Amino acid sequence: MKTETRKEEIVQTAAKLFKEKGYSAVTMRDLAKAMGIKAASLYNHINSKQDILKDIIISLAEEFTQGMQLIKSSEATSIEKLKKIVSLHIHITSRNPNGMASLNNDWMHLEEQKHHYIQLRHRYEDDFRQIINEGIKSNEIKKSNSDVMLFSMLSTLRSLYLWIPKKEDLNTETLSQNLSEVLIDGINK
Amino acid sequence: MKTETRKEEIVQTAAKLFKEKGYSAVTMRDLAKAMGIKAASLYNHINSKQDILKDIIISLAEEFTQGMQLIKSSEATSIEKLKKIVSLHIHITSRNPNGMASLNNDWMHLEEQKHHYIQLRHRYEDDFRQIINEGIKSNEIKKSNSDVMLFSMLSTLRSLYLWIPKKEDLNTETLSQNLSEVLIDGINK
DNA sequence: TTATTAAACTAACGCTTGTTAGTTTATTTG
DNA sequence: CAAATAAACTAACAAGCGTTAGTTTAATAA
Repeated sequence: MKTETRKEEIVQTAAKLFKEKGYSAVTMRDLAKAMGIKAASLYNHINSKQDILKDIIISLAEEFTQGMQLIKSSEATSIEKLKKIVSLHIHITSRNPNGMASLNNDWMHLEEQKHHYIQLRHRYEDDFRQIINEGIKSNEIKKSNSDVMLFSMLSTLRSLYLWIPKKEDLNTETLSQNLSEVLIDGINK
Repeated sequence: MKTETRKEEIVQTAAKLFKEKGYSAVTMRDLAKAMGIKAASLYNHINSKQDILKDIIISLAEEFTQGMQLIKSSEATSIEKLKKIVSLHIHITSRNPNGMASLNNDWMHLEEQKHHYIQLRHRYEDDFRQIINEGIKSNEIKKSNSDVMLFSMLSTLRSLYLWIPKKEDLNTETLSQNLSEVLIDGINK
């Protein structure tokens, strides 16, 4: 029986290298060296370089989709839903920041799954936007440009993969509260 | 006498391709095809692929450095300085969004200039942080986590290159006001 | 007209890429 | 012990990479 853990080691190591230099700049020989083996040996565990990227990205994309479904269908005010989105990003990212780098920066190198990924991302953004618009309708959120709000929140949440690993001893609950406060209430006194 | 404009066409075309696929995934043959010539012909105008990347990134990095110096030395409140930083990012990015993609995503593929770039970026972040901290001291800005504030603002500003080209008919002054409002006052009513 | 020059071309180079085939080694299972 | 299996290895491949050398073409300057 194949030990699935060796493959996962390879995928995790690949994610780390992809974060540092991007998918295209990482060679199978780089990856092999990082694993302490020869490049050809990698193929006892994985099908192709492409397949590694797919493994990294698609599972994360589906985690976000699933999380968003739960938030959408929850009984909560719009502001509470936004806080849950912040928390979702922080929890997924802190578990796998390297993979999040690929999700953000290397999705265009997907092949068969690229269309699927783009679809999931668009649906996610649409759900996010709708929550903001509902908040505007219900007078919870300012009636200014909702596209700017969506853009600003998403940009920040998508950059978490760069920031979370630098603050190792940071409690994710505290971060979630701090970040929600800044994103929702601003910085002005 | 060499016409400098042909080289600039190549650099601009390269920036566009680098934005779409990243520096490493763009070959000189891709770039040549986009210019309607053969790969070897590119070398009548440029020294190397590396050199194109350097041209794109370093000039932009120095624009930011220069802009930050002006803001630092200006007579303005901390909040006003932050608004000027927002405006700086929007103006530089709207002039050259493709180049900003390389600045954000391909800087690690610089060679001799990588250290210089990293230095400029650190100084920029330090100046940014100091403006926030001064605002906290002078009671203009909330006394919550200033690292979170810096991270959130910078993440949003660094993502502008993805967003500005999608909103072509957008007035940069209006955008600057809207974005400053969201970043500084939040979205909460 | 002749000389100069900008900007394209063809052909090729040495190197690196992802990947395959076939083999060896060491551990686990019947 | 024998058989099976996981996981490494060596060697090699065809294709693609950035880049160079030398040449041709067409427009401009003397």
